[in-house]
Amino acid sequence: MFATLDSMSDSPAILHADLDAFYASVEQLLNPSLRGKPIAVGGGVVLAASYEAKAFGVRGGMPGRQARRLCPHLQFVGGHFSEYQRLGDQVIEIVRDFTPLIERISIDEAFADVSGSIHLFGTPAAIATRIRQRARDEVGLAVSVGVARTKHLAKIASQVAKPDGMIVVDPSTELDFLHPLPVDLVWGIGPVTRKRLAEKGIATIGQLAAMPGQSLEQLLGRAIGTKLGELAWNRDHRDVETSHRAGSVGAQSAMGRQEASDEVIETTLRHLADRVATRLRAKNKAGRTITTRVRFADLRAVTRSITLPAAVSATSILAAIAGDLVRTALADHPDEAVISLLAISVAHLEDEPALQLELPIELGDDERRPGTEAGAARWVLDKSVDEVRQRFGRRAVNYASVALSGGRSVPDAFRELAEKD
DNA sequence: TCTGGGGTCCTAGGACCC
DNA sequence: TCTGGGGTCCTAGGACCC
Repeated sequence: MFATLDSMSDSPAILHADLDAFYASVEQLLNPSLRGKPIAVGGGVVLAASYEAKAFGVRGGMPGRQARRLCPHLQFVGGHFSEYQRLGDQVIEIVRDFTPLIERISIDEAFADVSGSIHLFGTPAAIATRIRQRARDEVGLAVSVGVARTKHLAKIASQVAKPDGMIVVDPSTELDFLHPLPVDLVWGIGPVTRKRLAEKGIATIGQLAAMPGQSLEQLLGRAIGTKLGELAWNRDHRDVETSHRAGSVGAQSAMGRQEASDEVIETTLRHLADRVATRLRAKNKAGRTITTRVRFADLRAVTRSITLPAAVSATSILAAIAGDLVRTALADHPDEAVISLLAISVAHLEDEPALQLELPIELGDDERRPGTEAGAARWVLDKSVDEVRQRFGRRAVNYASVALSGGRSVPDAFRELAEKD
């Protein structure tokens, strides 16, 4: 309805491709008996819901119990996680047949700049149509596509086009398209901001655009206010970025409700430090800022962080520092005896030199002092463990205390999927 | 019978340097 | 002795995205 293709030719053409209800659609693809039925991937929490389930109000991130209440016939299925990666990659490769300028933002979503592809493949609308058709024919999945002059508009268009649709926003009708839409389609407006705007009587992007920039900044802060103002006025100048370097690497573990005992903390941190440090070493990275997060029984969370003079990537050193930080956080909250989550994140990443010399820090024993022989030995041990795991699988070697006993609600396979770059 | 796991970016105060 | 301002880094918290 917004497609008048002629005026598109001189403008940049950005395409946003987004697979519909991705995990759930893959499950229905793999198992035809699930097609047309309300299903959810996950268990304790809904990772993805089919459109049939969404019709009942089931949403991603929702507790499984609530989802079942909304949709009594909801069928929970375990995830075929390696298939998600494979099929997601396959669709991206189809897009890549039309342009190398691709910015993949998640397993099931990517921007593509097709401005330079028009003389080869036809109008952006024609390209989008072929991508959708090929994804359907060759992979068996529905992908919704938005096409516009900017990333922001292309992304909004693909959301509006769902399910299994496509919208091309002609440059001459951009504001007509944008302004009647609800504010939460704007990238960066979540539940909190939506509510704050609603209290001011602002529900549509047009109303947002009509708001004086000053009061917008007053309401939401300088950067957010400015950014949202620009997006509402359709002034988005971001390019498609084909490479992204990671700014941080982290891992977390939700643990239900557990007493904050030394044993629980040490075991969990050891496990998390192992995951994070292994991934850092695989990227040949090390990081200077270590952040831990402790969530209490009532889901309030606190963080403690430290920035070191040199970057670390050895498992035992990371675990030791994280332990100190978590103990600091707990000491600051002496009334909290029960915790529900621990997390470790490493930022300020640097390329790791071939031979690692980690910093000497003020810690008790030699093993925790990376500048020492013992510290170097730990790092060498870590590297050899990495190599054995590479050859024989993740389970081949475990640090003695790493094996966690309690059942976790999300399969390890999903974690490994989330770790993929 | 309360919510998983991976991230990014922004804000604000304080320390510190020039 | 008193008075100023700018820039950068660090830490803690929070909103948001997929």
